[in-house]
Amino acid sequence: MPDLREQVLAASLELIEEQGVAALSLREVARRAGVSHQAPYHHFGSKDALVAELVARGFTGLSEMLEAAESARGTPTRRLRLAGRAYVDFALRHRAAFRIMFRPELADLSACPSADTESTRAYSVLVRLVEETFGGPRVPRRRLEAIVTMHWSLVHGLATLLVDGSLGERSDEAGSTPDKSTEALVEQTLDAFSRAAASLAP
Amino acid sequence: MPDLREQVLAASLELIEEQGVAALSLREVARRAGVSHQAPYHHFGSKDALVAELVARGFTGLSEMLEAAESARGTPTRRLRLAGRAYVDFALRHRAAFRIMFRPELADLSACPSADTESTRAYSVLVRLVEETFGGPRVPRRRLEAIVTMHWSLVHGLATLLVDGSLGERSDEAGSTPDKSTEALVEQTLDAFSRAAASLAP
DNA sequence: TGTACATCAGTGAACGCGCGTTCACTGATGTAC
DNA sequence: TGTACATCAGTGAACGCGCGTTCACTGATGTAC
Repeated sequence: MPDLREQVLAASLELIEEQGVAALSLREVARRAGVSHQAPYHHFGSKDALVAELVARGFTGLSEMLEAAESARGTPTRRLRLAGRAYVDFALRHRAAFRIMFRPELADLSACPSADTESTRAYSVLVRLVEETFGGPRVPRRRLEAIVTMHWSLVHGLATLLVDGSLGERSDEAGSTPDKSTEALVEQTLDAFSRAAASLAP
Repeated sequence: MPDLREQVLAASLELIEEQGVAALSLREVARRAGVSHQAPYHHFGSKDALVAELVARGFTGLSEMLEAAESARGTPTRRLRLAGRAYVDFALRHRAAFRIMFRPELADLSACPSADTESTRAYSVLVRLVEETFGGPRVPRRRLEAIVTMHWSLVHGLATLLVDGSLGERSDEAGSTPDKSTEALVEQTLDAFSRAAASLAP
């Protein structure tokens, strides 16, 4: 049984995807990995430690997608738009991770410093892109903060509503590509927002 | 013990607020109401039925706040802005309800039709306000849909990030008023968004 | 006004279940000499 | 090359716990006659 650690992590995400966060249990995860229920303890000291690792890895993945958008070619406006799209895509492609990443009450993350640093890393991309797009010598810090929060709220809300199935159809297949109509709604919503936000440029 | 039904509902919200959705249990709720753990079953057939009632009441409360904003004085733009503020206020003042309202995997709501009708009622307010503000003879339906989704995503994202403690400080007191800096951040973010969205008017 | 009866809202015991975690053990693998 | 030993990653049994739900019962309240 090589790589039981990875198998346990993968099985955890599958389980969350299929049955929700509440259904995540070390015993079920061990069962899915075909291993005794004690075996995962050789890789994770506790259930909290497992969740913390999933959260940290989630933020690493999100950061990477955002940084890829940041370093794409094009104007700051275009790259900010790409980053927004990346945020929503991350949520749709990694539903399970997204579901646990913003739920501090779910597990004690204090033993996992990388969860903190990786979420800061993701947030920093957004801050840099907003500063690049909307910043300037006469733009007060408070205004930039509001614009950052506006962008984060928009993509986070869109992602959350999609993942929770409140908007459009819910795609239950793990890792599946969003369907055509979801795709179109996301694209049109980000279009409208991108055009609207452009009016705030200095 | 008059009104045990109401006491059980109130205790459920308190419990969710203090310890999160996962901690909600009929037994603990009965304990808090000072009653045997079987007593709640005379008012709710199952745990799912209790959650469904909380969700339905939550959407009723949200609908009322949104309708109040809709029928306020002022331009459509102003009333849409008030409705957005009402959405975020609802989430901050009724954190527990907000936490369970958009989680279909949490309980089977199919036995509670009012959960459905009340959430549609809330959504309809948003649709009407967006049509009033951004609609027109030459505005295609798809564009309006995107603008509706944009507004919903913005306020839902802002509310979610605040309630989950990702933005600013988390206020743990049940039903407490948001603190000053949260208040300011919300106001400035909605300002920026409202101004940005205005550029989409026909 | 009295009586028989149904209903309602509670109590307390009991059920079976899955969970996180601990413990003692095992066999394979690596390493010091 | 062989041997003794430590470490690692598993197994399987067991613990105590809180949970949702069911059952049999109880006493108060309302109601038909």
